[in-house]
Amino acid sequence: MSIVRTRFAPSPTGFMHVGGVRTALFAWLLARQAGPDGTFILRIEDTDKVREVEGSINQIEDSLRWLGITWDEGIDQGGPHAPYKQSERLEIYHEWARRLVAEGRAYADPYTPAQLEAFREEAKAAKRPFLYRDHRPENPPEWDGSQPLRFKSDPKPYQWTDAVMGNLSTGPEAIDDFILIKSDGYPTYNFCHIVDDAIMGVTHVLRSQEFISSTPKFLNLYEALNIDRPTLATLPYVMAIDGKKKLGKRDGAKDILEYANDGYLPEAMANFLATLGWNDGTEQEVFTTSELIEKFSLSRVQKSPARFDERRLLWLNGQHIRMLSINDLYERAHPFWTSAAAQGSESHKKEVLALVQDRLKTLADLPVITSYFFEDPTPDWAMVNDTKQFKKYSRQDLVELLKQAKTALQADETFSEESLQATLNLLLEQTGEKPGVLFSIIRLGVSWAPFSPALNETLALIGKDRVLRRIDQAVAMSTSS
RNA sequence: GGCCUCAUCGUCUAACGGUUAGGACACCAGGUUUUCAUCCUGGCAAUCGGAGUUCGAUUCUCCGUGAGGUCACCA
Repeated sequence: MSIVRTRFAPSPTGFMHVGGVRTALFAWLLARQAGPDGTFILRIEDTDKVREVEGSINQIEDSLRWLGITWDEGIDQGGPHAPYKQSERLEIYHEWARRLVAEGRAYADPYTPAQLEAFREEAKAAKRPFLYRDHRPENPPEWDGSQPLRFKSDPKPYQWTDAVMGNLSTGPEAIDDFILIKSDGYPTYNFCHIVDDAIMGVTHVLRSQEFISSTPKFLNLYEALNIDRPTLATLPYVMAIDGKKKLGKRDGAKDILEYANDGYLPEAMANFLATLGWNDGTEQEVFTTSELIEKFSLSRVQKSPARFDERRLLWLNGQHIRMLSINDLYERAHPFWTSAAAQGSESHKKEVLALVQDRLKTLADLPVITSYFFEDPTPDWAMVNDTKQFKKYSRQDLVELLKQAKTALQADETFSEESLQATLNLLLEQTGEKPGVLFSIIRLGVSWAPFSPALNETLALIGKDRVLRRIDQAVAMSTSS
């Protein structure tokens, strides 16, 4: 297998949202797929000091770690091409820039911002695209670092192959003299990412759609620098579910770590993001992360943008929760228990988890679906009023049923799942009620939860003493609300 | 405005030029002798429009239309 070196190169301008994370995921999958021949690099592109947001780097790292995206070279552990933070590599960019100047392929920009603005206005008024090279100075001043350094481009048509988009082409009008080094001494993305990718031996560059129109400029620069270009792969946007725009922070995109707090599993998120714009050609929908690594391929990535549908994510999360072992589920459930539940014993918590695992869609559902196993709920007869099975029943009828149930349950000596099943069935015959009514009132009277596992299992786990006590409480409270 | 890209159910998507256009989410209806956000069964629902090539276009070509991107001392 050939060497694969991919990188994720975010700008520390805030939290990570799903679009950015997906780009990282695809690049990571590609590297991991190559096994020992694959390397994934985390590089920080902090060349815009104005937009930089304090703490972003930590947040980016936390987000990647949460998803299980590990990097082999990067800002914290270093690597053969350290440093991996662009603000610490300025000397390198200047060296490469000086080389271009010496070769006559870069020059100082003599115009003031106001002059540039005038050129732009002029182009706009004439309904023409703005091209700086239309104003390329005849005799540019010597570059002393106080002025922006521009690339002297060589405009011509290009045709190239993108691993996702296929054959792409543009005319010479797509090429312009862009800025290599800003007047503050920092390089632009357009310049430094190319230098770094070359130095770091990056073989596949994955990035999202907005860069497709600047690709010809990059191709022109690769030629000027005389470096081989890597495989280019353009990923389609992730769009907001209701919008026509790409998902961005301004459009309400959520911090990826919010999903962790909301009880989503990282492997479900990885599954969701991977299948947002990629599929393996079969009808498989649920993938483990190792299956993703094995099956991912750029050639099956979609060309058109996909919408971020949280309902599908929710469904996938439920699927992945069910795939967890009880021990694994137990480990991940820690932050989500109610305080009463947190004090319960490990074995009891695991019994509860075993009972509710199939019904969990997120770990954040844990409190509402399990609290009554750990502490007595407060009876809330309003819930009874809202249950449609009870439409034709008076409060008194229902209280009577609860009393009969208590008598029957009291007589159940073993109180196991099996014996309770028998007890409940017998009670059904004795009362002549429909299961929908009898079991619902018992269930509510004991749990006061909107939903719960099978009744016999639930009662057995709560235990006889507590079940009887709760029925008494339910009856006692029946007149007060 | 120039240039570039994209276009199958509401959503994510499948379909060597030949299929009743398949699957999944969501939704709806039944079922699982309790609720249910689990599970099972079933249902609803799509090839943007027009030409052309072909015996035959979702698929290839062209022209429209629509959507998005880009034209920064942002990435």
